[in-house]
Parts: sequence; C-alpha cells; structure tokens
Amino acid sequence: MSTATVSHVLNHSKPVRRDTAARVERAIRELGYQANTSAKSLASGRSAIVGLVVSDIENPFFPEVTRAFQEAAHLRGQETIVMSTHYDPVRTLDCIRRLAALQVAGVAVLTSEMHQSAMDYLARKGIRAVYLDVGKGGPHTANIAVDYSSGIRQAVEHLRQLGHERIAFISGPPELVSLRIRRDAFLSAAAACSIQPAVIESDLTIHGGYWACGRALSRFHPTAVMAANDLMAIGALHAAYDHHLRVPEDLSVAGFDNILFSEYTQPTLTTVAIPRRDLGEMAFQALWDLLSGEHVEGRNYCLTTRLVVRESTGPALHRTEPRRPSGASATRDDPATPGTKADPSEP
Amino acid sequence: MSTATVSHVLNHSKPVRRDTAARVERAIRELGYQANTSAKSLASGRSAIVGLVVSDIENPFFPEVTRAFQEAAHLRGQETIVMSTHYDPVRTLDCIRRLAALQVAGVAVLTSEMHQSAMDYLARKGIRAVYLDVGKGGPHTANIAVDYSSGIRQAVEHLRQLGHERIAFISGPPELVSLRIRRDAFLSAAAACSIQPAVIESDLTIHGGYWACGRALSRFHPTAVMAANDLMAIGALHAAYDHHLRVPEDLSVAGFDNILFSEYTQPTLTTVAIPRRDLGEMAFQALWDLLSGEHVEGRNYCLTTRLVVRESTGPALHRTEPRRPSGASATRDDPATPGTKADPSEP
DNA sequence: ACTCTGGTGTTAAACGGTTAACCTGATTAT
DNA sequence: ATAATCAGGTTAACCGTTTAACACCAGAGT
Repeated sequence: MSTATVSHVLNHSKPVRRDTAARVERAIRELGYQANTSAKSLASGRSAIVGLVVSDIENPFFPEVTRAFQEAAHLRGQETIVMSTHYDPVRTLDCIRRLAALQVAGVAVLTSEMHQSAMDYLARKGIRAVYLDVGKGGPHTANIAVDYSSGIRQAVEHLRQLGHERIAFISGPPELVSLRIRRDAFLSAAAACSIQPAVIESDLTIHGGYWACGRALSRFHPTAVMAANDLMAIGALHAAYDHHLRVPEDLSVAGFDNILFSEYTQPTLTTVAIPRRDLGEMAFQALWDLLSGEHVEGRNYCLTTRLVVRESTGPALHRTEPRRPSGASATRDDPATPGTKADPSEP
Repeated sequence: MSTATVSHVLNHSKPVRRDTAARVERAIRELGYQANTSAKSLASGRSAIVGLVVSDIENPFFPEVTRAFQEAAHLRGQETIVMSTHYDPVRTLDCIRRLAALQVAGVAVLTSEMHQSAMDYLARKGIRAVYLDVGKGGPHTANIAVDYSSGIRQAVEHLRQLGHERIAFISGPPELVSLRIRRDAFLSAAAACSIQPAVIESDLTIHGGYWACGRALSRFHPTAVMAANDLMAIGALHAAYDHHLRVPEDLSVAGFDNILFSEYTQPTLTTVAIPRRDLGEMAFQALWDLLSGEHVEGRNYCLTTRLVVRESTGPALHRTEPRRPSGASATRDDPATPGTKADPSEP
C-alpha cells in the first residue's frame, strides 16, 4: 500500500477498488492518522485556509458576519483566519500581505478602508478575492454590493404610511462612503414619497444623536427622526425624552444597523437591518465559486437591506403642537434653518 | 549563495558575514521574496499559527479578548485562528482536533464548556495549551484563573460605604459554574461587610432582571441591587423606573461584566469589569511562555476583576421609606421571604 | 611546517504529502 | 494470436524550507 494510494483514497483523485479503500480507511482509523496540512499545502501549492479581513472585530456588526462566513467555510472543509484592520488602509494591506504569505486559497475583504494597491497586490499574486462595495468583480475577483437604499426606502414609506410628512435625517460624517450612500438613499426615498426632509450631520455617537435630534426638533419640528445608525437613534430617544416627547406617540424614531441593543431600548427601536448572516455566507460562497469554478471572471453578488419595525415608530401626530410645556409657537412649515440641509433633488 | 545561507540570514540560526547578509537582503527586496509558510512548517514541524478557542464570538465579551490575543500574537510573528464552540463541549473537541490537524504551535482554550478528553487530546499530541479556570497548569499546559470575587467584594464594599445595608443579588442559573462563583463571592463579601443579603435567581436576560428586581423590591426592600450580569442590571434599572424609584437616589444598581452598553444606559451603570484586553494578552503570553520556555511545567496566571463606578450607585436612603406612592409600610428588618435566600455563612 | 580551531558557506537529506509517469494483469478488439 | 485498452496500483520526482554534516580558509598554537 503506497502513500500514493492513500492519497487517492483521501482525495478521490483516482478510482480505487472498494476493498483497497476499505483497508486504507481501517488503517487510518487504527493509527489515528491525520494528514499533515503543511505538507498538503506545500505539495499542492494551496492551503485549505481562507482569509477574512474585516474593519473591526469589536464592532458588533462583524462577529456575526464572521461566524456565518466561518461556518460556511467549515462546510467546505476550509478554515478561516480573521484579521481586523481597525479601519486603517495601511493595516488592510498588511493583513493581505500576511494572508498571502500563508498561501491562503482566497481572501474576502469586507472593509472599504483599502487602497487600490491592496487589490492590485492580490491580483498580481493570483489570489482569489471577494470585496464589498467596490464596483464590479474582475478576473479572479467577485464583488458584493449592498443595497442600502432598499431598506431606507422601506423605512421612509413606512413612516409615510403612518402619516409622517416631515422627517429629519441624522446623518454621519460625509467623508465615509457608506454614510454618504445612506444619506442619499434617504433623500431620494423622501422625494419619491413627497416627504419634506431635513438632514443634520452628526458623528455616529449616542451623544451626537442626542445633540442632532434636539437641534432638529427645535428647528424643523419633524414628526419623525431617522438616524444613519442605531447609536444616534438611541441618542434621539434620549433627546425626545428630555423634550417631554413620548416615543412613538409624539415622535417616531428609526435607526439603521439593527444592532443587538436596538431590541433592548425603551421603546424598542425600529431600524433598518443589513442581513449580517447572509453577508458572511454570501462572501464565502462568492469565494468558493471563484475557487472551484473555472470561469475566471468573478460574478457580482447583491445583498438587500430591510426594515425591522418595532415600537419606536407609530402614527404621526397630525396638525398638533408637540406637547411641550413651554410650547414656543413655532409653525410646522418653519423652513430648514442653516446647518440643516434639504436636498430632495436626486431621483 | 545557497538557500541554506538565506535561511540562516532570515532566522539568525547561524552567524553570517555582514556583507553576505546584505546581499541576501537586497536580493530578497529585489525579487519580492516571501518565505513559503507551508514549507517552513513542514520542515520545522511547527507552524507560526496559534489557535484560540472561545465560547461564542458573537458574545461581545470575546471580540475584545480575541483582538488583544491576536495583537499580542502578531507581535511575536504568530497568526491566530479563532474558533467558536457555541458553548458546546463536542464542538470544543472538534475545534481542537481541527487545530491540531493544522499543526498549530499552541492553543488557548478560553471556554469552560469542555470535557477532560479535549485536554487529554492536546496533551497526547504534545500541543502546548492554555486554559481558563480549570485549576492548575500541568505539563506543557498553563492555566489562567479569574478572580471574580475581588471585583464583587469591591462593589459590596463600595455600596457599604455609601450606607447600604440591605442588598439584593440577582443571580444566574446555578448550573453555570461562573455564575455560581459570582453568587458565592457576593455572599461572602456581604458577610464580611455585615450586610444583609438576599439572592434571587434569574435567567441572565433583561426581562429576567426586571422581574427579579421587582420581586426583590417588594419582598426585601433593599436599598441596592446587584446583578450577576449587566443585562439583568439593565432590567433592574427599568424595574426601578416602573416602581417610581430614581436611580441612584432611591435605589442603587450595580452590574457585572462591563458590557459596552453599560456606558450608555440612563443612568450609566456601575459594574464589575473583567479586564478583557488583559485576558487576551495574558492568554497569549502564557502560551508564548510555554512555546519558548524550556520548563515543561506551565505556570499559573491570575487575572483580577475590578469595580467601575458610574452613575447608578449613590448614597443609601437611610431610615426612609422608598418614595413609593402606595408605600406599604414594610419594615426594613422584614425577614427574607420564600424564594429569596440569605446565606451569610461563608467567610 | 603541521595540526587545531573558528568562522563562513555549501551540500544534501529530511519533512509528508501530490501527481505524472509507469507498471501489471485482465479484458476486449482485430 | 496479437495488439490495444483499461482498471488498479506503485514509483519517484517535486513542493520550499530547515538543519546536520561537511568543506574551506585563515590565523593561532606547538
């Protein structure tokens, strides 16, 4: 019984007679044999390890993505090495280099903080790669596009159906791509629903959300507030409380992200969810397609967001002053003030 | 220039003349050479990968531990493969098997959900391993012991200094080891401070904390409530709110875990923190000591918990009825009622 | 002069698989 | 009868390092 035969039994790389295979299996069991992974990868030039690069493993968004990815990988016999870039393009490249040195079979890069050079590097080494939101896939490369606007449109329509006509959007720093996408999605959805929008930029923190909501309330008198992430939405909940506005009776609040804690706020938070589990599974599936398929040109994958309705949104309080004791007689058609921007121009 | 020389330059495994080394370096740079990891591990019998096994990567506790571990590993040129067992001992063994097949240099198992067989397996294969809370380290094995009681004692003493003499402890399911440890730590700290304790068992959820707190309030009339985790403490905050008790003026609340959200509750939560970052770093350090040291016998490491004081604890409202409208005239020396247990026996 | 010794560098044998090429004996086609 | 084909199995080269053993040269000791 030669090592070659054993190899063929293990990999089905050549037909082997039933009884021979059985003998091999038995020997393997008796000796507790386990193939040496290093030798395998050295000989075959490809390890059974794939890399997963994420922005920040401590951001609650990613562990779930990671887990789904890892489980999908495990089903295909692949192990996963996860690396976190802390949103730093330089570290992204470093991670990719290290993964390449490990002869990984492929890499999924689920962060946008990345220079072109990182993609070039992988392309040059011929390493299959999956990216997130970088346009089209190319040779040995696939792309996953997240449709942020779909969930946001649902949220806006949901609020519209509840009778809301003035909605403030608390946006994030405009220099972050994904935040800009969310803002624009909100504006076009608002335009489509003939809703009067206002945008306030803030900093993605709870405190920032609190501040922005207070500002929106006094200047714009919205019946609903939507935030570009859940933390700011939570800040908005606190702001409403401090303005003696009940949520959702006096003010509706919606968030984005569906973080774990959005189920635990009081009231629980209506929010737009990115299907994290699906993202992880899809990322691996895309990678696996690249690895097993012969078609050099990678496909494009799409992932859609959806609204999760909870308690923080309800029917609009129409034509009624907010029940603020000191009810300064601001009229509802108060135009957007400096510092807020209304831009319903996009389709 | 032979490959051997290159190897020696790269690993400092034998002295090499300055100029030769320089020539090698230059060639490496010019050719963009990167050592083949698989070949290295095959030849040396040991890869530069270590395994990290955790209970649940989606539990916010672990990403931080993971990151610290991974960064410490990176400083030593080691990559990390993280695996999650979902609290299942069978999966734990499976993870360990897979890591062994990858010829990892060592493994840190930071979950207690594990049978003895898993440890035996690693020992048999001679793989260095670090465990959490499993008693003593052994050959090629180290142990990290977490001192839960230290932080809990601090919390109890903190409350005592604020004048609290009746404290309810909302415990978790007694079948979980770490929860039992916390409860016992509370009871002995209470005894040491001559505090009258009451224990209510609950289920670690926000709702469970809400329920347990309400129950404790009506039966035991504590001036402070401590929960075995932060989620239950948050439930307790809600319960206090619904009982028209202000926190901390009328009731102090403390938690355990220092989850990210404990900074964002209203009021912010006083809680006992396990130094997650330190745990990760220590776990790798322990592993590295095992790997580089010659001493076969692994050391024991200890990690201590500490109190984080925030807004939810304050001076006790002494000799005064809780400002409950329906202030049923319960006396403060009301004995513990059925369903709560007082056990100040331990030292 | 002649071995000894140290510092440098090279040679070649592992490491444990994969896989192309080859061998063998039986079956089928001519 | 002879050749061609085929299934099943073995041989041996190769993957890119590490590392023990060896070769070489200079200066030191005798």
